[in-house]
Amino acid sequence: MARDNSDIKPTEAELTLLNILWKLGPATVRQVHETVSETQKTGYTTVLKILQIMHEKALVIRDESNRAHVYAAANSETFTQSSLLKDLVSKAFGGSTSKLVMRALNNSTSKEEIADIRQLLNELEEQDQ
Amino acid sequence: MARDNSDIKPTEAELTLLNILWKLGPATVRQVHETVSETQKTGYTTVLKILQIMHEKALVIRDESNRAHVYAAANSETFTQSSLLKDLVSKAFGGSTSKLVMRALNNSTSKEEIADIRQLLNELEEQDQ
DNA sequence: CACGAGATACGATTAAGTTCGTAATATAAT
DNA sequence: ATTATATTACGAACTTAATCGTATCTCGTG
Repeated sequence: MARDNSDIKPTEAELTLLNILWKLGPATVRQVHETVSETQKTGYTTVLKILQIMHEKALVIRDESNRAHVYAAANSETFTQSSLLKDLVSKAFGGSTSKLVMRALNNSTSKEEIADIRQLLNELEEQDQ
Repeated sequence: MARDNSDIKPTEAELTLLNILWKLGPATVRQVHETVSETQKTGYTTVLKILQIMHEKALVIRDESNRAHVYAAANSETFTQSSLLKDLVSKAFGGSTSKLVMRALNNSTSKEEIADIRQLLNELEEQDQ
């Protein structure tokens, strides 16, 4: 079962950097390292190495036209979130998205969030028809 | 930041065995191996070893009173699902459960599932008051 | 043109996860 | 009791992930 470029699951460290790239947009290693350093202490070359590996895996794209390469996430945040959810649904919820949703709702949700979700349900049901 | 017995995240192979234990209830290595073999080919001692490691991590409990030890999941399926969801929410959804829920709903949900979820929302809102 | 700052590339190390072969042990059968 | 069988225990091999030190390269500035 070969995996195309889209279904590679980022590791934990990779996901950390992806979150930064989604926030910053295309960025140099230095920028990413500065941002990651706000919350954890990680060496510059560690960030560089992980970005290089992510490039090999096609998790990021890289603009090499300048001396300081510019990295950007290859897939959107939305797409990656969906991939991670599909993975979790299949591995821990027997393939049932609604089971996952219900478990998540039971965990913690404020009134406002419930309202937002109900709104989304309405929209989904309309589209469905 | 020490981690008590409850916040250990099972690995992929461990989660596979946990799913089996939740389905079977307390079971011997042989039983677990037979079940896992229905869908993948894995050596008996591999299953044994993973269960032993899970025992060290307190992911399973073990009854050694008989020669063939009997293993059982240490935490309920529900509890583990919640843990995994919290982990994903914090790592890929900026801590927002409702964002995760909405992303999941956009992925795939049938009419019946939408109805079930709406029902749950009603119950949650009532409890809240 | 030489030098130094800042960048990438490379390789080593450590830890965790996965797999399985072999040894040791305990139980059941002859 | 001896043998066969089923089980656990142990440890080696291989892989992936994460981290970082050092080497190398590039380019602007004196």
